[in-house]
Formats: sequence, structure tokens, C-alpha cells
Amino acid sequence: MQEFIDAIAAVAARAGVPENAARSSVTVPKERDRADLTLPCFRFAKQLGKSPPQVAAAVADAFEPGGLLASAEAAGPFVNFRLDRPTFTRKVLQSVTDNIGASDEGAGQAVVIDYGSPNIAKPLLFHHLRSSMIGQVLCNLHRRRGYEVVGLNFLGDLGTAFGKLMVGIEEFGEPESIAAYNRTYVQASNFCTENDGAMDRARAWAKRLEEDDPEALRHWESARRLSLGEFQTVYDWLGIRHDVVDGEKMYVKSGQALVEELLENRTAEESEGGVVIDLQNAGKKLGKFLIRKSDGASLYQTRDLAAARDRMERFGFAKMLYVVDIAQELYFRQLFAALKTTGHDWADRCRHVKFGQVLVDGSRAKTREGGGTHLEEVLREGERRARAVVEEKNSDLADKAAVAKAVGTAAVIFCDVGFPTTKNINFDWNAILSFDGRTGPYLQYVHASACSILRKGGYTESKQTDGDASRLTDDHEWTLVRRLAEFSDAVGKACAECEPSHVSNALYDLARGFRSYHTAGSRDASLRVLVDDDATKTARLWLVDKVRCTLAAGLRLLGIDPVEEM
RNA sequence: GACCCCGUAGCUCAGCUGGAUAGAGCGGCUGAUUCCUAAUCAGCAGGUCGCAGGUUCGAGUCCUGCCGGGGUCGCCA
Repeated sequence: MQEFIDAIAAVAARAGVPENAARSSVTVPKERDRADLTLPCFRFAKQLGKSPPQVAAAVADAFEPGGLLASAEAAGPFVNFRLDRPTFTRKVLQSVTDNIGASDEGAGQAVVIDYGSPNIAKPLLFHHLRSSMIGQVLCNLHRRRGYEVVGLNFLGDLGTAFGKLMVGIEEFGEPESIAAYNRTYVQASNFCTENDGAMDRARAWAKRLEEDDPEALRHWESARRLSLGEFQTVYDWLGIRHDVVDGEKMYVKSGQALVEELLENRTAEESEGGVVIDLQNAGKKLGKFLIRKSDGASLYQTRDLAAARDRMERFGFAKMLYVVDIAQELYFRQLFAALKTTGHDWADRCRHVKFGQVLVDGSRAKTREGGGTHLEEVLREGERRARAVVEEKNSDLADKAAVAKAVGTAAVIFCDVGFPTTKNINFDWNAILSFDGRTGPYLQYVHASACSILRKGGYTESKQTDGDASRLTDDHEWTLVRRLAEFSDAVGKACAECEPSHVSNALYDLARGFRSYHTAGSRDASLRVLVDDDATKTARLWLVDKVRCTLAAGLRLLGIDPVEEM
């Protein structure tokens, strides 16, 4: 694309417009039918002493046919350019591979992505999908852009939550399965709010665990083991693969040492029995950051500070992303400010990738009371519903079970990464498991139909690297080629902004363009891919294969396993 | 009270560094299936882009104020 923009800048330069200014002004018009690329001339008018339409006319006059550009036409203050379709098409199709969107921008740079990070002794609920899935996609995107990614699961294996669990064990007996752990946790949670003194007992247990009390340790180990096993089932289902699994408990000692160190060098101070870092001067309205409770126990923030230092030592990251609920926005601003205040300039490399909440009937799901639907249950229901549709639509299919699982899962995943991360999600079974419209199953469907055409066209293996692009000049084909070109850009943008939905949008637009092209052939036989004319057919199969390749690659980036039939 | 996010079609939301006639999905209506997958496609209806100012040749987009909704604000994680 860049060389086409350069070509336009060169034309503008012949009309007296500064080349760099022209280059940065070139845009894709909102109304795509109007032009492939357009140059607004408002900004050049003053310095050239002409009106914008006069400048546009001059630029259009300076155009010479041939080369990358097909035409230039002044339309008021704009110059509308058409690209040479065969040239552009050929370049784009040649560039599409399974690795579409790849670059080496991240070469030699480590990125730590902290995602998932559930609490032990509790099941994964639907809202846990968000951190896990967004984080996994960010891992995929960063790897595609050449970064060395460390996907890190930071287990919540410490604190009053564990203390409550221990109170529950004391009151209701020791659970042996994860389901029993969950029941005990919920019971204990209620018990602690209803009984005076129970919270103090929970806090005492939390502290005993910090002090490696043998009995606390024993329960901690079994809760942790059972939980990890349980999490793995869901992680396998969703293709979530962490490179490192850490837990908060490993930072108890270094956290306490850190508090002592900060007290000593006076970056932290005692306050109301606890220890705080004063952030008043570090940023506006950040207040004070508590790093030691009055009972001497550490907090989440103590461990996070210690963890950040440790990760810098272990991985020497160029970036560290925390994929966490938007409700913790202030917390992360404080955490990063605290890192900076305590002398770590690399705090600037840390970023909170925030995502919206899961709402039930318009308000936040109450997970602490055990509310919320289990993630695994949602996945199973998706699979079940997809299976019913497969039976109905394509009961001859070879591996219906696998297809149903992939399609149902696509629905769930796309709900999560198909929209901007900061949007809230309303938990509604029919919305989450919708298979119609702009959904994961739609993308699967379009991919499967592309595969189907290729099969019928005898295109069993994707090995074509060049073809006769001059056969691909229909508007539908041209739209597809542009969508393919835009997809690469979307990958880079999604990675830079930590926003998976840029990929989702580009993928959906490509899929829709392909469906439109595909059905156009139903009305007009000359537009079918599998036409009699061999040269045309070969060229069209080449295009379809590149679309198929991009759809598959895009789905995989989003953590969705593409199906070839459905 | 302070800070953050949001306010675009009946509903859920796109809208790229400001550009020419604001787009999708769902829902509604009309069509399309002896045809390369109808989990689809083509089309119609539906919008003072919360309100008021400002910057600009040009504002859904940037700035200020206000209104409305949500979230967060030291001993949870």
C-alpha cells in the first residue's frame, strides 16, 4: 500500500505540493465507491496561493497514466485516485501467507503478558473468559509481530480469600474436589459476613499461610493442585497456553523485604499502623498506596510490586501488559506510580490493558457470593447448541462432534474478542451463543464455504504464489483484494493498541465481502469461481485461496480453530 | 466530593492521525434456494451522533461546561 501512496505523493509533488505533506494526507475515503485513495487539498491551498479546488485540479492535471495508478480525477477540493487493479491485486495476493500481518517490529524485545490470573479454590466463571482470552490473543498478536512473548498466569493463591476458605474448612469440614471447594468457599464467605469475628479468623489464616504455617500450607497445596487441574480443562478447550505459572505466595518474603527496604530509604512511611507509599507528588489524585497492613501482613499491591521487580529481572521486558478488569484502573495507575516513585523508570513500560465487565441484567455479576455462570457450562451449552444446528443442516458431516465444538466455541470466543475490550458484556445466553450475523459461527461458515469451493475446484493444496491478476477486476474481487490488504494493517494496529477487535472487524469485513462475492455468482453465472474458462478459474481460485488463508489465520489469531466443513 | 469510562437507528454496537451522502448486527418489512454451503445473500424502513458553547475551510471525531448512566476512591484481590 505504501508504494501506492508514494506514487500519489509524487503526482502531487509535480503540481507543487510538498511531497511529505501529500503523503500524510492520503486517505481511504469513507465512501469506497468514490475512489481507492483520495487526497484532500485543503491544507495545501494557503501556501500555494490557490483555492483547494484549484490545487486539486492541478494535481489531477499532473497525473500521467501508467504505473501503479490508473486514474486521477479532481472532485472539488479532493483528488480521487484509482489504483491499477491488476498491479495492486497481484502484490496483495503474493503477500498473503499463513503468517499474514507478520513483522519484525518486536525483534529482540520481550513482552510479559499477565493474563488469566484466577483465584484458586474457586471455579472459572464466565467473566474469567475476558482476561484469559484477551490475553491469549495479545500473546498471539505480539508473537506475530516478532516479540518474544512470556504469557504469565499469576494465580491468586493468597490472601483473605484463602483465609475464608480455611474458616469454611474449620466450620464445614475439608472438601476433596474442586466442586466441594467452591461450595465451601461460598458457605464460608456467607459465614464470614454473618458472624462477628469470622473475618478476623480469616485474616489470621491468611497471615498463617504467609508465615508458612504447616497446616495452612497443607490445605493451600491441595487447593492449588485441584484448582490448576480444573483450570487446565477449560484452558485446553479454549487453546489458552501460559508460558509461566506464578502465584502471589512466591512474593510474600520478597514483598516484606521490599517494605523494609522502602521504609529504610524513606520512600515508604508508617501510617495508621500500616505502611504506605505517598503518591501525592507522583500524579494527580493517586493518594497513598498501602503496602503493609496493620497486622503486618502483605497485600496484593505488596506482592505486585515485588512481582514486577522480579519479572524485570527474569525477563528484562520491553513491555509488560496486565490484562485486568477496568474496575482496577486506579489501582494500576497507583501501582505504576509506586514503581516509579521507588526508582524504577521502567514503570513506563507497564500497561494496564483494561476490559469491561460482565453484567447480568444490567449490573455487575456478584462473583464473591458465588454468582455467575461457570465458563465450562457456557462452553458446553455452546457445543450442545452447535451440535443441534449441525444435525439439522449437515447431518452427513464426518466429524460432527468436533465441528460442533469448534463452532460453539467460536461463538463464545468471538463475543469476547469481537468487540472493543472496554465494552461491557451483557450475559445473555441467546446473545452469547448466537450463531447468526456478526458472530464466530458466521466466520466459521464463510471459511468453510471458501474451503468447499476450493475442494470442488480441485484446489487441494495451497501452493500458488502467482497468477494472472488481470482476470480479477470485477468490483467484488476488487473489494476482496482491498480487504485482504487492510487485514495486514489491522494486525499491526491491534497489537500496537492491545485491541483484538481491530482484527475482528477486519476479519468480519473480509468474510462479508467474500459471502457477497460468493452469492453474486448465484445471480450471474459469469461471476462464479468455477467457470469454464480455465485461466479465469485459476485466477479466481487463487483469490479464494488467499481469502481462505486469511480467514483461517485471522481466526487462529483470535484463538478460534477454523473448520473446513460445517 | 474527587477521578476514570460511556451516551450514535427500537436494541447491541462500528466509525482509522478531524475530510465529501454517519455504517454493521439483532428485531421489523420485501425478495432470492433444481445453482461454488440459505448458520447466507440482495433490498426497504428506521438517526436533530445526550445538550450548549468553542477551535477549524471542515467536528460523531478535538477543547470547555452541563445533563444522564456505570465504575473506582488505604488495611479485599
